[in-house]
Amino acid sequence: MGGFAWTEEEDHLLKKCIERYGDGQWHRVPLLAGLNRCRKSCRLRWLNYLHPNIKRGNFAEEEVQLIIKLHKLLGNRWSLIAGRLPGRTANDVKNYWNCHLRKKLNAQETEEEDQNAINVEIIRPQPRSIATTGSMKPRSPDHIAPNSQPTIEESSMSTPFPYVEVDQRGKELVKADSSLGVDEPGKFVSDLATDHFGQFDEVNVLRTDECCSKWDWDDLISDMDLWTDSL
DNA sequence: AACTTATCCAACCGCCGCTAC
DNA sequence: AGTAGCGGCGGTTGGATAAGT
Repeated sequence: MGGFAWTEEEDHLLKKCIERYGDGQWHRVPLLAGLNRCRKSCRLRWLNYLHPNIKRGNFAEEEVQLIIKLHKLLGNRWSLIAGRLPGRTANDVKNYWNCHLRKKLNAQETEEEDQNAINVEIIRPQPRSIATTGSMKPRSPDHIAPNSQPTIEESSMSTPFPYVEVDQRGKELVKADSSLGVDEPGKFVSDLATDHFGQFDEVNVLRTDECCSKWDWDDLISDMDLWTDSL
């Protein structure tokens, strides 16, 4: 660690300060609490450690599955992912991903790549036929290498997230892709987390950006809207 | 028991977007 | 329009601890 660990007394001072003044004005917290810490340290300590709604302990299987799915949808947007996991912080999710899931998934991908390499070998076209036909047909999904660049057709998808597309009514759908592990391709993105946790009780929900506001898929949807509007 | 290596996770850093002036 | 201040985010670091030799 670059700095120094928080003492019990510092935690107590910070807690008292937040309880008294709220957590809105982090630039004032060090002064109000009498702490020799910067605003960012205070905020982080509160959000990641002292907040009463923080859930401790191991991640449940359904939480892990949801993290994997959301990471495929959103990438490294930990705060968004954590916002969908009640009681978990962005730091928790990020650490869990880096320690547990990245290696696991990398191993899986390597295995799949090896398998794909074998498949590519089997279906590799004869050079002579390519030279003579010259026609460019859309690639079959089965034949796309994992890290290949998308064709123009593929790259014109309507969202920044490779596994999300938008239907005619503007609703976000999970694309048909077995690697995502979604049972029902075409399912609305907003239904994904509900499958795991149902509707949350507001009291038990922690969002990392506001700490205690309600769990809400609208944030995710509006993020996607912003992206689609910009096209 | 002593040492080395791997893993976990709290904390920091730098950057970005937003807002007020 | 430019800029300073702030909150927030993701990437990274490094100390503590567990596991292995």
